[in-house]
Amino acid sequence: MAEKNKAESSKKIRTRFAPSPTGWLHLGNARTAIFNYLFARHNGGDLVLRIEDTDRERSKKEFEEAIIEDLKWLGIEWDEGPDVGGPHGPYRQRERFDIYKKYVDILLKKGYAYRCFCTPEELEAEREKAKKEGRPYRYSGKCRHLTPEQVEEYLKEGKPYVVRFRVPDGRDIVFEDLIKGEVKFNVNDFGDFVIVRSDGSPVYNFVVVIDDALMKITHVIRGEDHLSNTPKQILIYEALGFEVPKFAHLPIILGEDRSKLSKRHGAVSVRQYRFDGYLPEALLNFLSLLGWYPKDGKEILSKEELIERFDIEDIHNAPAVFNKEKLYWMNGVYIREVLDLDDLTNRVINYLKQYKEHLDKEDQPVAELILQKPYEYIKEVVSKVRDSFFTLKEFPKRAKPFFVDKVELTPEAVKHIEKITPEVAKQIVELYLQKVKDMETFKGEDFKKVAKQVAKELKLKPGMVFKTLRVALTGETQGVSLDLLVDVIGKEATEKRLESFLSNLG
RNA sequence: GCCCCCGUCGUCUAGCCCGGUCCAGGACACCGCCCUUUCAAGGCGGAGAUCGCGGGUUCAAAUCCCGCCGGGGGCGCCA
Repeated sequence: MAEKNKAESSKKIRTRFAPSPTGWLHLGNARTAIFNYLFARHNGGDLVLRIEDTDRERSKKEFEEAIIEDLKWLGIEWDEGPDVGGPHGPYRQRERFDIYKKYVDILLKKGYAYRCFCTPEELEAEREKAKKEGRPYRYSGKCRHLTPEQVEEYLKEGKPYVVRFRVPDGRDIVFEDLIKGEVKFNVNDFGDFVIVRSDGSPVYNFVVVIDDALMKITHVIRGEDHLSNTPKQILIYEALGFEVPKFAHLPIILGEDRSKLSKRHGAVSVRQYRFDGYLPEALLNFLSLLGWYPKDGKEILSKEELIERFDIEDIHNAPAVFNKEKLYWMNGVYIREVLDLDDLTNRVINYLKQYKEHLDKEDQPVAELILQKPYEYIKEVVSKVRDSFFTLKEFPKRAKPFFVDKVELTPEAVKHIEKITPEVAKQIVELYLQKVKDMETFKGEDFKKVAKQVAKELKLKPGMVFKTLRVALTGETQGVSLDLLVDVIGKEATEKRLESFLSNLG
């Protein structure tokens, strides 16, 4: 026994993430992938990526590629998979059909499975009947006891059939879930289930076992929606003499209305968050904290820190509501505190290049102008405004005055001018312009000084002067500190903007 | 309907296994004040959870036991 324990504990930990390529990577699946990754890395184990494309109808190659790209973008690395290969491949289920067939034959031969010739209509009738009688539906087992001769005959007739697993009667299946604790099912709750469809393709519940066993997966970490599949799978493991892995079922992610997070709740794909200007580090960090919490309570964690702290035992077992507000905040933390300036600048530039079409309409021309500027200039602007944007997508909005010389007034700005009257606005701006022109140099630190002088000479409130200058310089009534702005755009551009404001005033 | 899982501030959660230090701690959001040329950021402070409910056990329960209620997931020739 002691020896066995030793052997077990020294066995390399292997986890897997097995998405089906039927859509973009969903946030819930991304989190599952993250937990598999963190668990494997924390324990010095391997992560396997496997594509579950047995659903011919819905699986698409382009989704497989998109999922792989999004996983990489998030920073998840796997040791074996369809793109990198490995000793237990192939890693696409459609390429493994021969393997599955072999195991179906074994089950058939040993009597753990049998051919079922019931038609969909017959099954439908069974289902209806069960419903009417108010009992849960289970396959009747009609074809369980077909004689070999009958089977032979049906086969000869070319009658279509499925293969069903012969579920033993009345047994309790008990297993220790790493998150849920002891979970018990009785096999009577489900009937003989299908493992091969009538078109010859194997079904998920079956192939997942074959693959996990052959790929030497030691820990199956997946969504809680798979919990009730587990007993069926354990039956197959046992029938085939495979070692049963450890299971960990993650609580699902809920939308704001406390139902399973789905398209109805808005953006639910990793890709969508990329489009919206989220940083992979922030998304990874945030998703990790959905249902798991580090012992030291530190929330802003790099990938390395997550790996170091991750412990599957600490996963909270209640479902978690996806709180986009907090993700948004966290993305802001990464933008203003975590990333270094060059890194951030490059991300802004790349985002603008790659996802221009996802910007708001009015920001697109701004993005063009930004991209025309030299790197150093953009970097300087980023350093000035990084405190005020939360997603890369918002950068053009915040940085617009640094790039757009042609100032257009917003409705609020127009309102402000009307309120103080155009005459007063003209007075302020003219005097300010005059003073700037008289100066040899005009730097950010001078901005305030001059504005105060203008206020004093005109006997106006400083606030009014500042606001008016803001309107003249940016067309807006709020935004970056003006001293930072003029410092970056320089004396000449400042004068030009003031002049054009005046000429527009008429 | 049946099976399974879950239930601490609006949300994410700490604490629960090993009852007392918890009239329950942190984070987001919210409110107020400060900083300030505005917005934001930042600093400080505040409000917000009778620990789903009801019974036990105990000197003592968020923590242990039972029942109930509520929420969610699964019951396919989808994964």
